[in-house]
Amino acid sequence: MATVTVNGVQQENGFSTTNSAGRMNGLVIGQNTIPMKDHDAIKLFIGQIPRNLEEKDLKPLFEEFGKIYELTVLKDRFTGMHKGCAFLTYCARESALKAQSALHEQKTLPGMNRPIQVKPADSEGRGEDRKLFVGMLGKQQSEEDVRRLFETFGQIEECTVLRGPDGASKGCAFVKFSSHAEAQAAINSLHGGQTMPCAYPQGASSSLVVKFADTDKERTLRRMHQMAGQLGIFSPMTIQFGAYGAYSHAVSLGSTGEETQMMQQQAALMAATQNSYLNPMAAIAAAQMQQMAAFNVNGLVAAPMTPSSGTSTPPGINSTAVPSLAAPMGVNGFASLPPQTNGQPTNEPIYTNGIHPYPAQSPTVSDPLQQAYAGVQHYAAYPAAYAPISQAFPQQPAIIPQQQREGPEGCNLFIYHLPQEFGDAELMQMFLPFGNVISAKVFVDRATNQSKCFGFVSFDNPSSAQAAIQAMNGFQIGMKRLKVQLKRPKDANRPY
DNA sequence: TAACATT
Repeated sequence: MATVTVNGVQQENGFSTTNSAGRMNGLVIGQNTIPMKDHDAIKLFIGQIPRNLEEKDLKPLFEEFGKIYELTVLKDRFTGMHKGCAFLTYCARESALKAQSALHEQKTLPGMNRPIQVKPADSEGRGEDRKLFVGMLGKQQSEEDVRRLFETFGQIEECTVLRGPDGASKGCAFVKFSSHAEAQAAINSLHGGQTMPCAYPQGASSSLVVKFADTDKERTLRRMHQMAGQLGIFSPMTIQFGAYGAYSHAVSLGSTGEETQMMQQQAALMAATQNSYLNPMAAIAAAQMQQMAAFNVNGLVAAPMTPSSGTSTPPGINSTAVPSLAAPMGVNGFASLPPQTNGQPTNEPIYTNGIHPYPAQSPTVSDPLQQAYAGVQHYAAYPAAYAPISQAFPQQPAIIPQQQREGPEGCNLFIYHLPQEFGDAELMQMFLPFGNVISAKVFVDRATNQSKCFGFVSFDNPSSAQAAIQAMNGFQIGMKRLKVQLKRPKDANRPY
């Protein structure tokens, strides 16, 4: 009697199961075969497929390697647009492995300029503790070169050199081993070592970076570090960020690589990506990384609210989990912010890229990191919840009078050099930490509907406005620095 | 580079 797993539940049953190599791949009941997959089946990510190919067109290509359990072309959640990639699960694990070795990077489908990608989806292979980030490679080192460099340490499941749109190497790669131990061995032997001599014919060389690839969580956290570091508003954090800045080159390299990979095609990470855009702090950090071209404002407002970690405070709920931040916020939105109140340097310039010039100091605060994250998410979650979707969340407290435009004198800011992608909601999110935002308005070209890259933010009190100027003027986003000034009073520049 | 509550 066969034991069959259906929906994760092991069952004894009397039905026969088809098999080719002693493996089950279908449950036969009468004339019908209910597709079954191996319990160790691998979900494959298929990339670089032409957007005109649907499931039915792709099926023949992949059926060659075995019975398909599930094949799904990824579509944009809102537009339904084909994303050029798919998930494929064979009934048999073996088929997936065969398809991967036969197809991955082996052929280029019509109309594509890169070879097809066939590899385990990122959702597979639990735990990223066997995936390595490799930095400081030579630009001309290929996947094959990297593979050769790492293959002595174990079985390589995946090896990808990160490339720009033009196909040029970014000088870094991901290498996934079949086990943590193998990955660790590679780190031990290769990290800090010299790159292959051929990479630097002139004798120049630089030491190889080999580290575990960041997990999604780490990526998100790092964005928050950068964001908060730039804001310079979480005073206990300034110290911590100094230490973090020491992470330096290897980390920023890693970040770039992962961002790139994500934007390119890692559909399995799309959910995480969209989360980061749901979270304005992460979104702004993402802007910092010059990924704003992909900013999806529709996604921001229309997607279901999904906190990027379990610690966020639900919108509109006064958090007691973060008293140090939540309590003062009721006063002017950010009591710890105003200058000259906390003994910290107040005029320090805003440093970009999360690298703070102050040396690392002993982190004496009990756990400022967690507090600040909680705080960040508190601010972050709130504004994302209303904006144009107040209809979608009718239970939201209607705090935002959309009509009310201008605050009292000294409360209105003019903001220039906004990222093109920023709308009212993002502008609001960016300034909410400094107080009660009465209105946030990005100016839009009426012909093109494009942002004019400037806007206004009004607070209900002048000190919030001053705090915002202090923190946000000069704040770098992408290649630009925000200009944040008091709006000119209406009667300014009038001769009399 | 310019740019300050619009149609």
